Amino acid sequence: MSGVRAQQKEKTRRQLIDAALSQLSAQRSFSSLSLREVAKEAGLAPTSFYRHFTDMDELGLTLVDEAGLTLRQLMRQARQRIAKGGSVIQISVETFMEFIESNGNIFRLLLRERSGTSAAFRAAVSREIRYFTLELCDYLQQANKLDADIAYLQANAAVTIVFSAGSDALDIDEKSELKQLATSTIQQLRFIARGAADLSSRRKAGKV
Amino acid sequence: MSGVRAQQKEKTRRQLIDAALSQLSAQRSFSSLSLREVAKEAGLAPTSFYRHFTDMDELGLTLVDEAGLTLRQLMRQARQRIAKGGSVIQISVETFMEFIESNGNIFRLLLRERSGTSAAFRAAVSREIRYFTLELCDYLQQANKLDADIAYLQANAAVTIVFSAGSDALDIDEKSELKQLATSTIQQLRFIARGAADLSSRRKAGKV
DNA sequence: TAATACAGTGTACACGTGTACGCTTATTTA
DNA sequence: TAAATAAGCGTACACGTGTACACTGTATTA
Repeated sequence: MSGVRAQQKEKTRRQLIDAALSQLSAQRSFSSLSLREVAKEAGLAPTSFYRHFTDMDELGLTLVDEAGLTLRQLMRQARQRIAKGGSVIQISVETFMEFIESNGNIFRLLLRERSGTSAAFRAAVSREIRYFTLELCDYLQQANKLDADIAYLQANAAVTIVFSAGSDALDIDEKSELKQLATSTIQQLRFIARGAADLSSRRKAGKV
Repeated sequence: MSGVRAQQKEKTRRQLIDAALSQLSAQRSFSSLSLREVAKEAGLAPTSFYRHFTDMDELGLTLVDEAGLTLRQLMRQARQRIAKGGSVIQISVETFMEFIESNGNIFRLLLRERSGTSAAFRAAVSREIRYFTLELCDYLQQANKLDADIAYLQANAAVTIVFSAGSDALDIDEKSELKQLATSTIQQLRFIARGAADLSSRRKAGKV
């Protein structure tokens, strides 16, 4: 019952996943990857692929799950930093930018499949982003004492802005430009925060 | 010099462009289109394609240009409506949503190629979006008397939010959900506008 | 009118694709 | 220990791809 076999199987499954991830790049999208290429990179015969996934799509959805996991790690990391003090918005953006820098291909995967041709992929990505947004929403709600609906609008807008900035960051290598992008993003997030706080206070004053 | 020949050539060129556009859908991205498919749809032999474009990429870039044109038409349409009075933000969002409804595939093209694998495509799309943003920036600057930098931040954030909403709209058919999406988007744009106006007034009061 | 340019055709090729099928080999089960 | 199970392999096939090449027929030019 030790499961030498199951263990080996899990290992080659990982090899397939890693092979796929390693082939992703600015020039290579998941949908352009072929089953044969991935199998080859993993050191497997093409037909062995089927022992682990029925489809490239199934592999792809697994990758999206991985990406969601990484995204949640990011959240945790940001929260740790925030707990140590400092501007919430600034630290969040900095953390996100670092994430992009070291996980560019995973982030690209999310960006691309979000508007891709597979409904299943789109749903999976939007689910991951929704989790991400909801966590932020919770945070805003209790940290800033906002109503649920306002907090959600702010969280949703903030995530949109940050993801868009991340997307732009992928096409920049100049350090100073990245710095500039971060600064602009921070300012935009402040706009949103201000607007949300403003609506909240007007609502509490009974004007809305 | 009438150019019967040149005229005919232009016509089949258009047929190729239209053929490509007509094959785009939620399930079909430009990059998944083959030269042969497009030629066939246009009623041409595969090899005749080369008389008009060196590449599928060249066709694709032409499509992006078309999309940019459509986008600018949208702008003009929105401005006309705004001139007739009403909430600027609301009218803009409504106009944009109508655009999505009748130009879904063109909008999808922009969304997809923005994060696609071709640097040329990404550059072309980001150029079109930049034009769009700059027009809005000009408008905000003179309508709201904002400084150039603040106006640009607002325009950029607004375009990001609206495009993201458009992307979400593509996966919704329920009428009431679309309405809800539009309402949320409008509120988010108001957040941004408020934040920008706020920074502007604080700056003018000499506090920043 | 004769020569030229050129849009469009059809054939042909090499290549990469997904996957069906039967086999081997080592672990697991009985 | 014998039988069953299952991961991984190799072969083979049909299919769609981009594009090279030689061609035809007609508008344009000289």
